[in-house]
Amino acid sequence: MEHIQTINALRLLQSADELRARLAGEFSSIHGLSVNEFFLLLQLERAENHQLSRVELAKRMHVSASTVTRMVAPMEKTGMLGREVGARDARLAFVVLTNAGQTKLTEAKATFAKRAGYLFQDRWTDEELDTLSELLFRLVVGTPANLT
Amino acid sequence: MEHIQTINALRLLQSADELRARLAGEFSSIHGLSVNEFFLLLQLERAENHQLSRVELAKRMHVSASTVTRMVAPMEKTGMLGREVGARDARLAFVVLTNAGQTKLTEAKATFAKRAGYLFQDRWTDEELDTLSELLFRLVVGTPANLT
DNA sequence: GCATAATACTTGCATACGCAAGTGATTCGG
DNA sequence: CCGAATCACTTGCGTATGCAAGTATTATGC
Repeated sequence: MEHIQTINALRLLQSADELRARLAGEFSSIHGLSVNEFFLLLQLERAENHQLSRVELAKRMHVSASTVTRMVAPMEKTGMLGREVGARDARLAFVVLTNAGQTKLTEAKATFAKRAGYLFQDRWTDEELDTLSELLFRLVVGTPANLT
Repeated sequence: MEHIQTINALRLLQSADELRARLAGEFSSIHGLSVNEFFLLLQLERAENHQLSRVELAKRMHVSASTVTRMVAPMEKTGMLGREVGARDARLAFVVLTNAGQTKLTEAKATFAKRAGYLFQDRWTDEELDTLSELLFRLVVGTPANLT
């Protein structure tokens, strides 16, 4: 593994794996959410009118459309999400973030921020964090999934 | 999402997701491997004597022990992996990288390097790649999973 | 030394996911 | 307009995975 690009890709995947594993445990025990459910809520919060079609959600989350269908169903039952059929196109079944969902998301975001703080705490200066932010930005900019 | 640490954590997770999704398709179609199987082979290549116990593999890959058991079984059948019972402790069943497994891994590493090249190509200078490498290194250094 | 605890691994069961096929709605070509 | 193609979504089925329980082996406390 001599190529710097290969090394960077490995480090990227491994550090994300590590972070995701820690988040999974915290979200599950504290909020009863999976990491993917958290990201689904985040995408809706960022979206116009707090709603997105299922296929658009699938693209942004890098999962299949059927996974979105199955993720949304229980979250509708618990009141975090609503359903809105498209006015102009009856094929579209928008997923809508409810007030309850927004509340849940806000709580989960606090947990996320705390964990992110632990991750970078005492190992990076503010300037280095800015540099990292800029370098990572180029990896996500332009993708529809980008949340930042 | 105002905190720089939160933003960086999100970008880290999202860019890794994107990369992993692309790798999954390529590994599957070109080599018949999953991304996790690739990482399993990589861990063994890095390990002393090209072998690791199942629990050690599980820790390094952020999966459960049962997942390792079930991942290894078919890879033993296709000859990529071997099994070596511990001499001093009969509970230990080491997973060993075979020559066939090493060959497969070398092929997959070429695909990985190519994909990593696309990821960073034309968007980073050599100096920036070094900077990113150093910053990401701090996220993986000290973890038993670190492959770099 | 021997009972108990801890460890390494495996297996049963439930859940999450992707792919392919199916259904209903919209768009397109003539 | 009307049939065919396309699109959004859902559902059936197979695979992957984690958790908890079970088995075999080693370590520990007394």
